[in-house]
Amino acid sequence: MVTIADVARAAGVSPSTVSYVLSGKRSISETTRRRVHHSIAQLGYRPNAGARALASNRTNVVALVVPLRTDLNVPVVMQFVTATVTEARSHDHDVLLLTADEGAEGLHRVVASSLADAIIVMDVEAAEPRVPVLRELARPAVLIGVPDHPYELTCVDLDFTAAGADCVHHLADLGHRDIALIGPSPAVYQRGTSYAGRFLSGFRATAASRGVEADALACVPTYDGLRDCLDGLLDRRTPVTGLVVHNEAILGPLLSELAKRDLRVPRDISVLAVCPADVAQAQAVPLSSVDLPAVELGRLAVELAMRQLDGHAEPEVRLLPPRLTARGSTGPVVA
Amino acid sequence: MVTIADVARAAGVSPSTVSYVLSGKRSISETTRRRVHHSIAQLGYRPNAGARALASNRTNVVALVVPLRTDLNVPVVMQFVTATVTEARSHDHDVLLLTADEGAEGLHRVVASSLADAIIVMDVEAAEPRVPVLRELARPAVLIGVPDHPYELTCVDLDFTAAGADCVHHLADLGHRDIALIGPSPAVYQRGTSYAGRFLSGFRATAASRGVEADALACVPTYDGLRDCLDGLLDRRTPVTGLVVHNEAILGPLLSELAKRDLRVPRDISVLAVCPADVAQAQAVPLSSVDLPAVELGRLAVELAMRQLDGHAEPEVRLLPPRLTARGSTGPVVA
DNA sequence: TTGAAAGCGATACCAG
DNA sequence: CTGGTATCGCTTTCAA
Repeated sequence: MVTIADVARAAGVSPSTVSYVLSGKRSISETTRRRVHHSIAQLGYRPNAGARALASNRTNVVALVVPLRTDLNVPVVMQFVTATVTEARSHDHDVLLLTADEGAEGLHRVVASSLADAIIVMDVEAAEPRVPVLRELARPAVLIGVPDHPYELTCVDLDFTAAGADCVHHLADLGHRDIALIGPSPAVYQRGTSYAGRFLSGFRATAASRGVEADALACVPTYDGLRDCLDGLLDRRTPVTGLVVHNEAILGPLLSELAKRDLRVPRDISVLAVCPADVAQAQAVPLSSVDLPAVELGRLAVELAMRQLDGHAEPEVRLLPPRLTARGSTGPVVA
Repeated sequence: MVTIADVARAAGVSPSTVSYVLSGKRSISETTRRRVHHSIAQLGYRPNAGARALASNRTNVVALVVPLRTDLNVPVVMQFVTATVTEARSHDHDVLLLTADEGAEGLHRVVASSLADAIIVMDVEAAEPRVPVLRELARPAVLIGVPDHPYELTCVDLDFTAAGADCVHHLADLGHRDIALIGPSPAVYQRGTSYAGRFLSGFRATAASRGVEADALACVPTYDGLRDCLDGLLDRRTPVTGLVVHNEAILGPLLSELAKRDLRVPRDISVLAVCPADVAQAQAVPLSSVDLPAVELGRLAVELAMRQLDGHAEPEVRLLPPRLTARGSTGPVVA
């Protein structure tokens, strides 16, 4: 193994000089800098991460806590994860992956054993039990999602309340007076998942203010669950004319089922999804949608964590404004 | 921060004794062991990972390299990742996540800077460029997938050749003489992804030996791509009576499309999938399938890596035997 | 069965 | 602008 001493010897300087060349924490003459870099390249030197962490109290690692749940949208989670890794690497950091089943204990472990400098937590609940723990730990932390009481923690998320509102406005503007939200699985609501509740409240409030009749259903992501939802919404005196779907897993089944019932989109019924743009694009009927910016959220989470590591960053709740793109699955009500 | 010295002082022993209590590398009297454990609990001591790594040359971290590709099946990747983390934790290890875009350089980096003790690589290609690098690195490594030349590296995967064979046998046994494989995206074949080619060859060889007419198509995972495939397979003098689908993303669309063409499954056409059991189960028609044991593979990959770390484990290529479960989407040919 | 102390390979302070 | 060196917290030999 090549050590900093080897490099120093080869370059004819002291180890500390090599260290400073690498860290840039003090000025180095151009000539020595060159010599040092040359020796580093020559020898293929890489600083030992453990030694560096021990001496500097910095691991250059961020911990990322991912949910294990299968009722979440997996591709979205994966997009988020890869975006996080990519962004972390661009800040010269690595990512340590934790699963949520380790709970608060896992957070303790990572911090107490100095495995990571900062923590990013996905799948935040409204009454998030990890919030107090994260506060105690006093490490840079970023939550994806907004708990009811974020205290001094930094959070990033899509502005789901605004997204819910935008969806209603979009349909109301097209003349719809009877719409419905097909939301995530009941389990998601039951555990108080942050985004689900916020979307719902934006949806409800705006429906009220626009005078639109709006139903809201949780939908088990299976064919049977979907059929139950649709039965309730369509087999009645005034069937809904617009659907807002906040449940990625059933977009495909929904479109088949509508086709099976001879309902044309958007002529007979409008469909507006909340999902990543590429998913909306790839459906049998390209769907109008509010984009779920998983990649941008991952990027931003890391960036905010880095800012905290670089010193003074005020805790903040950063909500990305929703972007609604019409792709032809939503249209005016046909009388 | 609580250090080993603090614990030693509290327990009235030397630091080395604490270390040995923790590692179990020499015998300790029951009384001191108890005292030490008590102090550890009392003080909430956690060994510093960096210091430990520096002193022991062991990080207790395994690196996991995941693909960034979107043409792969994302839920399967995610299942694999979480299984890996879970199993690693049960061996007292953590997981450092790398993306494949760092390439061979990323592997070098992780090893040279002592960030991980072992490496697990997903999405292996037939002519895997990382194989020579992994050999040079001389660290425990496990490939998920089998390259053409694994040399001395350990590999785990489903036995896709056998899986391809089993699929043909299953349909042939039911009397099908005209079948087709709807495979992954052309891009997957083009880059020589290990599993795709192996499945195909098992499929072809068995079709030949059973005297079954067998087409094989790569399918772009979109509605248009799927329609193209189906057009070719169904609009001909002898339409296929059985489909083997090795492309998870189009299972849903396929079933809708068949319904649209008034083909009943399995009466008019049999459908046999290669995908995780839960995915097969969740389709509009529960699908007969060969299970893709992502969780078991993740678990096994870690186990084999740990074995290598524990000393002498011969390199091996471990192929899990396929398990075909009939769920009613495959049936006898109706004359 | 236990202790003392020499490293492990960096960083960063104190000097010059 | 550069060097010397104490230090980080733990493991592991060497000794008892």
